[in-house]
Amino acid sequence: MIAKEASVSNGALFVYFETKATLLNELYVTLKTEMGRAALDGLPLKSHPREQVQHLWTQWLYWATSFPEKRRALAHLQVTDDITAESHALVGSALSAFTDLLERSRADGPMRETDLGFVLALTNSIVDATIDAMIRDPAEAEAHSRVAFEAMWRVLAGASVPVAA
Amino acid sequence: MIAKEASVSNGALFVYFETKATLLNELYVTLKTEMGRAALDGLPLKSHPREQVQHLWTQWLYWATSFPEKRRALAHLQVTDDITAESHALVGSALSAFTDLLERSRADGPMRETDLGFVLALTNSIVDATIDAMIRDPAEAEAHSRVAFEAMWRVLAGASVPVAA
Amino acid sequence: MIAKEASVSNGALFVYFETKATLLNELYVTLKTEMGRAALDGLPLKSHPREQVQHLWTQWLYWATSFPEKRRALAHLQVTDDITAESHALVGSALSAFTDLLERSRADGPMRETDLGFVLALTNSIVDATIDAMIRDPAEAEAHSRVAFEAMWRVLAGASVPVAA
Amino acid sequence: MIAKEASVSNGALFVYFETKATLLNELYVTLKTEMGRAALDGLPLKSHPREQVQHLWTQWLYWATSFPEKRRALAHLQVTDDITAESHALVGSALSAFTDLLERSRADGPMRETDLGFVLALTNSIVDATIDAMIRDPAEAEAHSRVAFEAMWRVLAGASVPVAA
DNA sequence: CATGAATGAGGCTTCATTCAT
DNA sequence: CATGAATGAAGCCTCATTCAT
Repeated sequence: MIAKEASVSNGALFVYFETKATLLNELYVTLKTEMGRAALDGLPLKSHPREQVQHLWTQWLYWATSFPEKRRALAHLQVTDDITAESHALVGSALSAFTDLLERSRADGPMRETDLGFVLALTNSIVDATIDAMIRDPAEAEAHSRVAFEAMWRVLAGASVPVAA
Repeated sequence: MIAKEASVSNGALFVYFETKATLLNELYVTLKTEMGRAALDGLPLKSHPREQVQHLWTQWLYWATSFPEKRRALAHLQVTDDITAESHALVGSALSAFTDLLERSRADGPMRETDLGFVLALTNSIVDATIDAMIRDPAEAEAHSRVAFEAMWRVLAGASVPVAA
Repeated sequence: MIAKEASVSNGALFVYFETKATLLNELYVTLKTEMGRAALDGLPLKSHPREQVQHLWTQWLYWATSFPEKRRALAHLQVTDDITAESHALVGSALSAFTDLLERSRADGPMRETDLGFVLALTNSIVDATIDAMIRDPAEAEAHSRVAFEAMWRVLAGASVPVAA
Repeated sequence: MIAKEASVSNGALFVYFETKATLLNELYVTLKTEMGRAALDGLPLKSHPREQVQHLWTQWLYWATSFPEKRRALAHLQVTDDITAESHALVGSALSAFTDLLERSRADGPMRETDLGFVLALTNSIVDATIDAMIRDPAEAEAHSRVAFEAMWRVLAGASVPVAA
């Protein structure tokens, strides 16, 4: 099916990918990296972390709603056993700018001592859930996005709105 | 494969389930319901919402770590196209105690106006991410669970620890 | 499929028919007999053979176009290996009035010495072909029927229109 | 079963035929065309139509009795729903010499105004019935063939033997 | 490199038949 | 008698992989 969709011979697939699992892994890394690059594009490095995360959030969601099949593919790949630890590591290193920002965002908050990988996983899951909801109910997309961003920020940094002195 | 695992003839499968999709849907509903019941079991109805959610959280995680294959099955089923809207509705109605509690918990918080289904989706995703992390790194399970509960509570109800005057 | 269509349990089928082949044979005999009875109904025994055959022809075609699924069933059963010689014999004896008329019709014609079974097969095949054509092209049904009857009569009895002295 | 009979892997079947129905259709066209070619082989184009049809008749019957399984296959295929209109059309165009001869044969007879497709269907059905009879009762094959040819000719062209003045 | 024929295991499903109730 | 659960063979088809060209 993949070969046909790509308009190449079935044999050609195995010239470039030793195995179906290889293909899947490369696809996973490619997609994740593309998603990360899209999210990080034009990041306002001088701004406050919250604004940077806000930027990231918006771009990320934009990418996901723009390429729903890519999102669906990622959703399937993520639950698969075929994706190796190496692939996950590769993705991680490609997204270091990502984790750096996360690090700075949670620095003074309640998650300051937590394993960063876990913090990433949590925020990631919130993003995914938000995207799902936005796709399922486009009319509420805007509202969901706003509410969920605040929720995520509370996860990362504690109280969402700094209390005035 | 399913038939063999269950030690029945392949034909028997189709006596009980008209279709593979039927089987998958019934499995999904069963598993979700079982999970919900396990989480709700012994809920301290007289206590504060936060304590009830705490209880729920603990039982939920316990169930998930006790039956990792069931968890894995659910993870796969959730991304599938085979699960129908009816199945989702069935699960929803079976878990009304669940949503009731959610309703009370978010009543005075930042999510008080948000679609309850979306709130459920968000908390659900946090639980799932937590469980994944706990399974992946059992040594940190306890710590992850505690941190993630506070995070989830912040999502639901705002600042987790009221700041003293 | 048969059990469901008949709204009985699958088991019930095997109470009445030892085997699928048994059922098929009984169906064949029933259908053929019904068809024969329909064709013979109201036969004008006092008339000329040609008029009797004409009558037969009309009723036969009427039955076939009235019950197209029965016709289709018969068409399939006829090419099957499942129908036994006994079933064929049963049908033959049930349709003796049929063969009697055939006998009288071909008595003075070019087929007077031919095996009657073969004559029956030939006329039968012409009827079948006619019915097929009528079903395929209902607009021409009438015309086809008339032309084909004359053709069949030529097969049986020679020149269709007696030459004047 | 087909794969085994052909001594190829089951998978190979689907390299050459997208579907069982495709295979069946190609088989039908092939068989019908082969049968037609066999019947038309060596047709004495200069002779009287009747002699040409006689030739055709003989060759046709010869082919059918020589390859009884092919005949049986065709008999089954003809009652199937799997054979598409395209396949029928393909066969028709491959057998144009056939219909041409038919056209000339019926030109002055009682069927001169009838739809040629129907004339073909009628003659075809007579041939089929004859072949069946010949196979069922080889001892009478010769006699049946002779008698049936005259019958078919009467269908096509009217009185079989011109009556002397 | 690219192609596509070939393979066989496996997947989903149907169905004829048996048998305990 | 009637039911329907149970069985396993068989049918149609897909797909990952290999390999000769």
